[in-house]
Amino acid sequence: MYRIGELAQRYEIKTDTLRYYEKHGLLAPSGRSDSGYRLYDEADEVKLRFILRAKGVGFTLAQIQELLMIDASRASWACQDVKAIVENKVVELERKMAELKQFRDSLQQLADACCGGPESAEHCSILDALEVRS
Amino acid sequence: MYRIGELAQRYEIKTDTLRYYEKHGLLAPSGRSDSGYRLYDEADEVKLRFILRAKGVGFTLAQIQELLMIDASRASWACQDVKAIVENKVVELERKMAELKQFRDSLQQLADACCGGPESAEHCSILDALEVRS
DNA sequence: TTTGACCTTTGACCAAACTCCAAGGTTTAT
DNA sequence: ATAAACCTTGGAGTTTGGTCAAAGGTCAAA
Ligand SMILES: [Zn+2]
Ligand SMILES: [Zn+2]
Ligand SMILES: [Zn+2]
Ligand SMILES: [Zn+2]
Repeated sequence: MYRIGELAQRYEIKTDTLRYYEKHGLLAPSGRSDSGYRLYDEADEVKLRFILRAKGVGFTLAQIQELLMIDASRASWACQDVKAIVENKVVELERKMAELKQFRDSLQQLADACCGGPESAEHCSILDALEVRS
Repeated sequence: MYRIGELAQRYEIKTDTLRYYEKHGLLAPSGRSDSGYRLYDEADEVKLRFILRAKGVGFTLAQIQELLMIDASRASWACQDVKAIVENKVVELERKMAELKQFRDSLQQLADACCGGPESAEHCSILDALEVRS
């Protein structure tokens, strides 16, 4: 059984982060010492790794909670359910990427049209373009 | 001279948003009525369009403020300066896009490996992958 | 026994960009 | 004259994922 500081140190996170996860229902220590210290066991550590890996691939904490619930009672879920969550997340990421690409393309066009020279910006095509009537 | 509600309605934003822009130094109405109502003129409207267009291509309000300052005193800036801001933003967007792409690829791999069938998730490769030792 | 490192709790604070609320004043139409 | 629709202000709440501080309890070593 590890105390909060040890677990935090091994995973390079803050103790506050572990308390935050507990408060928000993601990871509660399986015990407490006589004096009230949190005590985490191996299973808690596995769960923490799950959380950190899921975070690493872009899931939000809310989505991770959903995955944890499924993982905790695997037998009552189907592969379909799990795959659907992941595929929804893929779609979400692709929407976001498309949006960013559009931003980038717009800006690239603006930049391409600007001479970029050292003279006065009074004729700058970028500023002009932003002022165009909508 | 338009009152806040009219301007908001014409640009499909909330009056609160205009007050927010004012409070944060982006757009102050050029006058007030005797009773204290905000009054916006044509120049204010041009500035609002600038803000909304810049927001539309992905600038944050802080960046828009910078552009507005430059626009307000174009003569004392060079095309270089303006172009640099836009190009920095392009780089920023590309970094973000690369990050999202990595998330998506990781998730796509997970999804591809999962059978997605209607049977129990006890053997689900997605859940397994998330639990793998770090 | 007295540091020092560790732990506890509660509660405040951060970014970003709004959004909503309450309590009241103004304008316009009927 | 009065209701409806508008406006004012200040302040709080939203979302996400933490981070920090204060005031105090616990534990091991010297
Ligand atoms: Zn130029
Ligand atoms: Zn230019
Ligand atoms: Zn399966
Ligand atoms: Zn599966």
